[in-house]
Amino acid sequence: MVGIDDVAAAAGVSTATVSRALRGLPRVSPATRSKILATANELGYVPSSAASRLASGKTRTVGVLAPYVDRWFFGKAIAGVDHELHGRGYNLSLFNLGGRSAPRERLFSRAMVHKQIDALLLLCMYLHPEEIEDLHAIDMPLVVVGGPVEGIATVGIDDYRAAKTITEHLIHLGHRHIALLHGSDDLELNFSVPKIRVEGFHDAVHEAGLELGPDAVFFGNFTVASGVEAMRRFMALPEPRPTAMVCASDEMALGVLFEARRQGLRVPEDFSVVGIDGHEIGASAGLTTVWQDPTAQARRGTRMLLAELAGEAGAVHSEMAEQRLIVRETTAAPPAF
Amino acid sequence: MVGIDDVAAAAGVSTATVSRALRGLPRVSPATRSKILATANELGYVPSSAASRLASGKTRTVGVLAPYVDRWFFGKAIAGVDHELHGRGYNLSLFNLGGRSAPRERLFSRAMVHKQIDALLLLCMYLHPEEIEDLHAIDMPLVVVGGPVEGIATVGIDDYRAAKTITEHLIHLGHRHIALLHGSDDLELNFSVPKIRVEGFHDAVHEAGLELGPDAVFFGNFTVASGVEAMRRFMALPEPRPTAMVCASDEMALGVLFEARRQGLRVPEDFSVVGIDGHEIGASAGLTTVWQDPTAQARRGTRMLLAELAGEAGAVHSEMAEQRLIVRETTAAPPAF
DNA sequence: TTGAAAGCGCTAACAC
DNA sequence: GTGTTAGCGCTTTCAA
Repeated sequence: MVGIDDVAAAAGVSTATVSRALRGLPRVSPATRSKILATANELGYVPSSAASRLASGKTRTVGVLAPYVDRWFFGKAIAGVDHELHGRGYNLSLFNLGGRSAPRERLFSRAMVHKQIDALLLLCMYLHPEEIEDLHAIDMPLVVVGGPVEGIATVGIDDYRAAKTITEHLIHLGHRHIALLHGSDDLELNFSVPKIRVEGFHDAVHEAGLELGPDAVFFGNFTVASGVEAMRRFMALPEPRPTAMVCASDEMALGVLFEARRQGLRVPEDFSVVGIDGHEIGASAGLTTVWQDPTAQARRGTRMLLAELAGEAGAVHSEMAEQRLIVRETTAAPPAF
Repeated sequence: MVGIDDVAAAAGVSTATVSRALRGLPRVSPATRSKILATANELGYVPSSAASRLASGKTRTVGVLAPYVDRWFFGKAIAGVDHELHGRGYNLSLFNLGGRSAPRERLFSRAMVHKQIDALLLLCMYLHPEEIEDLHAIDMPLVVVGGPVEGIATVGIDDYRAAKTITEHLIHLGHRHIALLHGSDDLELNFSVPKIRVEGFHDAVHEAGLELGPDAVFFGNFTVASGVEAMRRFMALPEPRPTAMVCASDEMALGVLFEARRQGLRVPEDFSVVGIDGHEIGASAGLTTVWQDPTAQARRGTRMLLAELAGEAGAVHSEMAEQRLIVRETTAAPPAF
């Protein structure tokens, strides 16, 4: 295995010079630099990351903690992180918490995360109070993407406004009796996001002077299947039923849409459905939604982390992400309107 | 920062003994071991991975190369790798190739992959001939999940049989004029998978003594949107049109399904659609498909890698994964039947 | 069963 | 602009 001193010897310089030259540091003459580059290339030299980590104390790796990797928001976000990292020579170390909060270890203080990464990007998830404590204790740049965590810099949309916007869209269309399908609190995927979205929904309804029957609230777990399930329960309701449903995610909305049509409801003529997210499949299915871009959010968060690592103190800070109402084909005025 | 010799000093033993004790190696008396464990814990000792990597030459990290991370198959697979890795103390280093083949560097020989990982898991993707060469050159356990790569151990379904099975299902229902939507070859996502699936389709059609008009073949890029697009082109065909369509992925099939219904076709009464994959959204939409489990495939591949690293020579080998026809609600006999 | 000591292959002062 | 040198914090012979 060719090491740095092989290169040094071959180029007739010292290892220190090789190190500087290869890392693009100043204080190397152009001539020596190009010579070193050439011989390094010729010898097929690849620096040992282990050695440079040990010597420099930097890992050039950022950790990504996610509750799921095979769900829309998280997949999109991870793609964004990766995009920013690679190309700048940083590595991405992925830690999947597996969603369920109970059996997971206290990762933040464990060897896995600790000492293996220079910075940490957390994807929106439920956190135990003691985990949040651990989080505050780790001494490295840290940002969360997707939802607010107490006292930690966050990049994400305004969930309250998203829910309110989409609900108001329905109200403007003339709906007076609107159902809600939200992510259950006891499901550990999220934390405050579901709750905040529910508040936006409630406020929109109340500000319009409408009432919300307790039979109009359904629970799901953000999956399509849970949307289907919720719609089955909805159809079991005695008439007159709500004429529209607000879903806390596009995936659930899709399930609702499928099941509604399966049961013979015409959407949007008989029944309107909306989601939140901007899922591609929702787009193709014609789902009205509030769009957001998890990839862009993750890229923003990653760039903050990198800037902080580059010495730019205060680079990491909370920032609101873009969102947009997209009206498509699953919303219309209610039937009797 | 507490290091190994702090622990050694506190426990009254040598660093060598601490090292052995903490890694569970033999030749440490139970008494010393438990004492060391206790003091290490007490001191909050966390070994420096950089140092142990350098000293041992092992990174305890496996690399995952994927063309996309935000697509169904890949997200599921990455989740599977993660599941096997963490808990055994291994890390997962993710490399996203970004799908497009042209502008990507020759990663395999680059510093990123090289010397940073102990083993490599490749997710089904298109590879340039020279990349395959690089692959053969790297000296570490290697497995690909999702599709055959020349001369490399692979875990995945029999794509030929999947396509043939799903096509025969349609033929048995009475369809005589079947369209195909397959992943384009010039789209760099895949490599042989699209082609193999096409062959299975063709063979099923020909063995049934049916013909395949050239107007019956559509191209997509595995996305839902491309399914929608293909269906628009299909509807522009003069009648009589094919009575069913085989799609090379569930996502495309979903797009086809949405657009078919949008255009007023009744599915399955007027038109049948099938996919391949077992996507959850397809399940909720009632899509007939050939199911596969990317997570299980990735777990299998990861376990092989780990076994090989544990010294079990020959642990890495090609293996066929499970698949199953799932008939749901998008297939029926053709209209005039 | 345990300890001493020599690296692993770089980086970072500091001197020249 | 370049070289010398002392670590970085472990693992791993080899002795004891």
